[in-house]
Amino acid sequence: MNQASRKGRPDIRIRAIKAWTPEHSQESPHLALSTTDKVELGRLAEIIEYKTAGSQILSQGQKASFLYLLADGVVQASRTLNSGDRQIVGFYWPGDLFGLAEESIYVNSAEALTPCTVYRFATQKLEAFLLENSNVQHSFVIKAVHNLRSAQRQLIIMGRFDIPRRLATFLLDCSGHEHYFDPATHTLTLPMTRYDIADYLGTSAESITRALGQLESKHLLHRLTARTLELKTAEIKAYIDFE
Amino acid sequence: MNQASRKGRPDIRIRAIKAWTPEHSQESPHLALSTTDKVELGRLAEIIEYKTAGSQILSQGQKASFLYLLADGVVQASRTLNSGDRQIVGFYWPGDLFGLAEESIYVNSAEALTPCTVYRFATQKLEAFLLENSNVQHSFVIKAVHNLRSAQRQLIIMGRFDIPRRLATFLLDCSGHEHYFDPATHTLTLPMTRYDIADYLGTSAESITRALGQLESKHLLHRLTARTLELKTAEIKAYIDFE
DNA sequence: CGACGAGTTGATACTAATCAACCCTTGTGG
DNA sequence: CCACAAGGGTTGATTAGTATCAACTCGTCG
Repeated sequence: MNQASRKGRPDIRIRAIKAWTPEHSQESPHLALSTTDKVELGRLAEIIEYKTAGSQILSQGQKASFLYLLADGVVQASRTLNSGDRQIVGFYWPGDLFGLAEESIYVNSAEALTPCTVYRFATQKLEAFLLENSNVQHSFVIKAVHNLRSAQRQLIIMGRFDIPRRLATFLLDCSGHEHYFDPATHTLTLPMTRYDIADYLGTSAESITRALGQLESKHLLHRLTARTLELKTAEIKAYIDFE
Repeated sequence: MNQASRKGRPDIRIRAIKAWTPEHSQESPHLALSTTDKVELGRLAEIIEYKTAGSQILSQGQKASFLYLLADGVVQASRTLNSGDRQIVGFYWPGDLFGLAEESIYVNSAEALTPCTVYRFATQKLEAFLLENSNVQHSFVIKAVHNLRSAQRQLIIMGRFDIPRRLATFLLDCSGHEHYFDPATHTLTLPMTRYDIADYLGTSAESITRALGQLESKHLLHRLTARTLELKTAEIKAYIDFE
């Protein structure tokens, strides 16, 4: 299932689309880090594997001593409120950074949805390294801005879309990640539960089920099992009609 | 009204709370830039004044050649969808950066809500400068991460709060900005319309009015005029009960 | 095989969107 | 200086979408 970490160190890749530079290439959205930068970054990091789905990687309110780079697997970041409500603020895929803090305290919790491999950077050492390595720091700026754009996009979706369209958008997002979507069969394998999706889209698990039903009755997708969906991506895009 | 720009150059200040460094001071949340850094940054920038409220500063879809630092005034960033719906993704106050792009195209529009003074940076020159000035680039990382946290916080609010609580949170946020909130009289002067607030909170202007009515009937605030509110900040905080 | 969590379905209640009408303020031109 | 227009703000009536609660099924794992 996970060839990257089967043996040796997985590659250090940071997934992001640039803000201020046009990318005319069709390539995958990974930032170009030089080999030496990768090696030096790798020396700063520990590799940690979370063998089982459901592992808690970090918790909101804890002292934030590390920043995490996901090498393999899927992670969700969530915040639990006084009321007990939980809001999932994002799902992280290989090449994503997580472990956001405010004044050295984690603001969210992070949980492995699948077995995961991560690079863990001590923030102190990392900050010092970035100050000495402008081009690597530049990659981190790009990544942060990329995440900011994603969050703003999600704000639009939460503010203006009904539940079926939120779900459709979410499924398309998931279909962008190779390990979980097979373009040949158009099959998406969801690593998260209905409750997770609901807590991400600001709704309830029941509404997710019903929204799936609505999309299915419009022939935009077909439920093979609860967690595997056959998507008609082009039709879904037309249905969403973003922008 | 605007003493900073009445004469000479307004100060370059970037407003942000750090992520991985504890700030034990009680000071205002402005990043520490050295005087020489400020001077050199200032040389990169043009100062532009938008004399009238409602000025369009930039538009989504345009070529993004500049990044903006707000020196004085209030700006809103919004995205208009195919459907004609508008989502405001953020309000910017002095010390904020705006002009977010993706592959050199602005993703949002930005409009002055009051007369404004901005620093305008050519992105090419700025990027080159940041690569040569690690500590300034570091400030930009911190600012980007700060904005990311704000967006995630807004996601939680949109996902889990009903309209009155969204509004209460928004009013508290506004009260954090000195030019528009007088702590002595607890009076907030709103620079934006009900429609703007509604498009920010993912609702309608009518619902904003009704939510104001609900908060007023709970004695959390008092409407002096449509745009000036007397806030009971402590009670509002208790009402919101965030986290 | 039993148990538990995930997923689904149905009935009901409620929040907020929508549409319409109206008031109030502001600014402009006769 | 006043009249009128235009946009912002408010209120009411109706409707639509979705939250909530309850019951039940399905799938998986010990």
